[in-house]
Amino acid sequence: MELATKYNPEEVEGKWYAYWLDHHLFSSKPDGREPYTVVIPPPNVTGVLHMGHMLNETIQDILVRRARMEGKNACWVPGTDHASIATEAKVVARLAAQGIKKSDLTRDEFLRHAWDWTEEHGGIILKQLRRIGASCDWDRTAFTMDPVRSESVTKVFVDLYNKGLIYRGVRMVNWDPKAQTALSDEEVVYKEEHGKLYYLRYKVEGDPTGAYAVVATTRPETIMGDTAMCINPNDPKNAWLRGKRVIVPLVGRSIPVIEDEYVDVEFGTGCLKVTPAHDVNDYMLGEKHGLESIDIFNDDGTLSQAAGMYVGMDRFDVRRQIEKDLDAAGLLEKVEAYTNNVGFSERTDVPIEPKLSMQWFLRMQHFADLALPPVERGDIKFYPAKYKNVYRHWLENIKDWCISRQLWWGHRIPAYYLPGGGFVVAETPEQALALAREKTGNDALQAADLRQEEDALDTWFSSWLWPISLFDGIRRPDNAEFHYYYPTSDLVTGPDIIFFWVARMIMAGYEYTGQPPFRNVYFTGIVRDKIGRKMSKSLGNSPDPLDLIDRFGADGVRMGMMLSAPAGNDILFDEALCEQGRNFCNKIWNAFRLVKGWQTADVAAPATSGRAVAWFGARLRKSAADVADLFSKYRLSEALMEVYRLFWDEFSGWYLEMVKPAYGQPVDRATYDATLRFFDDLLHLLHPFMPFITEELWQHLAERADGESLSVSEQHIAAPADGDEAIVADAEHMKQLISGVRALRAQRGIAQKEPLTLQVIGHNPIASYDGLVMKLAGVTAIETTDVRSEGAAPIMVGTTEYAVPLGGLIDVEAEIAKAEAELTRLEGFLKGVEKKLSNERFVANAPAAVVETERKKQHDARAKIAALQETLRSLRG
RNA sequence: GGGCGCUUAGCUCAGCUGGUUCAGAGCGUCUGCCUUACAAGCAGAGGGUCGGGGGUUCGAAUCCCUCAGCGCCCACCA
Repeated sequence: MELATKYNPEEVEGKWYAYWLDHHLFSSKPDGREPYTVVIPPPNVTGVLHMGHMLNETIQDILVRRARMEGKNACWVPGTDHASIATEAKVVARLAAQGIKKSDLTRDEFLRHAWDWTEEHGGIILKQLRRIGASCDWDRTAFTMDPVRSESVTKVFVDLYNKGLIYRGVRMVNWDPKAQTALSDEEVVYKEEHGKLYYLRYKVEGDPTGAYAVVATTRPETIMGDTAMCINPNDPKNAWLRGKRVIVPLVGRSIPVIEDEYVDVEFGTGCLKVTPAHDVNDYMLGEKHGLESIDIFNDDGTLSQAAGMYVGMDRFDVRRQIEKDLDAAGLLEKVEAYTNNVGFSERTDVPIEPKLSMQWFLRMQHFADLALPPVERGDIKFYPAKYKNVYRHWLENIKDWCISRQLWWGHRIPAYYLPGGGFVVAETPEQALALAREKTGNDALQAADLRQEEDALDTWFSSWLWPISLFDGIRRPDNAEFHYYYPTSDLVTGPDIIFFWVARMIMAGYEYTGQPPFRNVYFTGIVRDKIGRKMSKSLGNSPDPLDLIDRFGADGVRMGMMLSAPAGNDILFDEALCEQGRNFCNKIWNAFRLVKGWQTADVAAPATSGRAVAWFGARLRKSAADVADLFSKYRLSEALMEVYRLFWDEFSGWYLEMVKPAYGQPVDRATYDATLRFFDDLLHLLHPFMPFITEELWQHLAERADGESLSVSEQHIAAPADGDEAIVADAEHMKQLISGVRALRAQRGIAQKEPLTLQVIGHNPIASYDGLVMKLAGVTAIETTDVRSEGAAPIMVGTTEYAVPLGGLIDVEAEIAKAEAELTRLEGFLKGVEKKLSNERFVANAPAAVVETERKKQHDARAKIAALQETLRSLRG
């Protein structure tokens, strides 16, 4: 078999993904094994893969593949989200491009277009996930608006309504004038805006002197909705306005001056204009003082008839125009630059308009009470744990959730209005009719008499059921799959949706199953570019994951992502990391080429190979244990780094060089077999991170029956054994010695081929490694002597002195300088140690083990110093 | 305005409840090598008073206080 000198991902990736699918290796059925379940955070159905997905899905795949190789029944359920507002916005935009207005269509017509769009663009992202190697159980692919999920949503709505947790009412909500729907508080993002503060003159009614009050406002366009002016009763400077009425500028309407301590005396002039229909605080004031409320805006943010002026103009055009008009009328005192926070719609990025409207709400206190304790107790763990604080704070300040949206794309609210007023809530129109007849006592009532609520539900009202509804646990809570797979194991998601999704899933989990929806939550960071900027289309700093895969291979990109992704920290993505990943693939590939190129023969194993095998076995067991520990802490980057170093440095750099036969020579069978076993173990450790190349090489490693796969092959690396630590320590000593000899060669320009002799001064602590030292350091003889011979360069390893006789080559001055520098360092070190030991309080207070360590340091340092002094004496002749 | 977190080598980070010769890793840099697996490689080397200041302690990168800088979350002063 001929293998290229470089790994070619293209030839490998598609082949193995197809193989995995053909043999249904990722599909899961309940069985006697322990389940390991992950549900994908469903990407928007019409979305395309970006770097954030790449990171998130890679992490999930690593966890899932690792669990699968641990012998668990791993089940990773994929799916997509209908993304109500985002998708509807896209469909509206497409229709607009075709000259079709949403308002010209019926609900059914619009939904047909939306489904068309979903079918055209939907699921692309799921296909893309295959490119990165995601080992999802595709047979379980779900959609938040498929029949099972939709029925679950309806059932839950009805249930919560019947429990009295859902109510309908007129409230001040966040209105998105572009999407023309209400939003939840979580869908509003506040941004700092550099705007203006306008000082307007409100003339006092009936005052002959023309006295006026000045009101500072950021929104002069709302004066048409003013129904009062408010001052603080404790504000002496405005006390003269008490009980008066003032005239709204331009509008000419007379409004009362009211008093409320809510007003900040220090802000502006201490006079506040009150517009109950368009400001949350003003709304509260209005309620309290029984003020009239004038809604001056249409749903699209233009001025309504009620405004009486500027009718039909956009709110921001009005702001510019009214400034001019006020100024012209002499009613504008001044304008100042002003910076304040303005709420924007997360989806459409337009400023939110507070608006009084009839909406459906979910009472949240009940759910907060359910969802806080399990996280506080640790029944659900967050990684990193700092998000517990964020979570707690939100739950402790919970507000009711506005769940209705004035959208068509989504789950239509199952409320049915009765002809004579009132409504019923039911899972089906038939049930609604029955209920309606019961409620009204009118048996003649027909289905056509009922009018279903037009509003749809917030997307997250379906997502919050996802871990349950994926296993049909809402409709059929007793089904076997649900019992087996739920609660799920790990959730991997971004901290930006901790409230939207994570918290609400926990709420629904406890409400409907009495159990957590998952045991652990791994919060990823945000993917940024290498100088820390968020990735965005406008900056053009967001690479296309598929393009990266084309260039570096899926394994290379996965590794590049993981190398830069400590849990919870933002990740600064740099292509160079993918390059490193690609290089690592190549390293693995070439190590394999080397081993597979060896001829075997029935010869005895050299002693060096026996030592090497014993050492690497110990080293491998240690790393495997470390990796397991890191996985248990979700420190995946570090786990990967551990495996990376194990493969590159320990296995390729040291082990293979130890057992490598001389050119043209065969290798003995025992060593060869051991090496293949090691390779197999290493592929197991690597596979969760780099599934493609490892599967390819695993299949080359031995004869495999069709259907066999590394991805479902259990890892069997033993736990560290008793003598392992000593073996590893001795080998470290050996490596330092070899490096010392190599350094000597590098400094002196002595070629590797040039044979050298090595002296051990005094006792040889690692005599059994002599053969390996000779092989790897290019040493032909190792002799133990009591004194270093003249003209030999010293090498110190631990407390043992070695020397390499160099004949006339030695640079005595340089050796002396080096030895002196080391001596100075050691003497300083010893001084510090001895100072500690001579400190009675240290000896008295420090634990015995620590004191013992210090004594050992002292002893070792003295020994080294003695050896160095001896060296210096002989160097100086 | 509140809350949380961060600051360790040129870059990205690890260093857990103070003490294991503790100041580390990867990448980058420098020097030398086309050595018969791999130049996407091999060998070697340099690089930090652990953000500043103060304190607790026998002992501080690690605990406390404070200052500076950065980041995130929450918050209706118009």
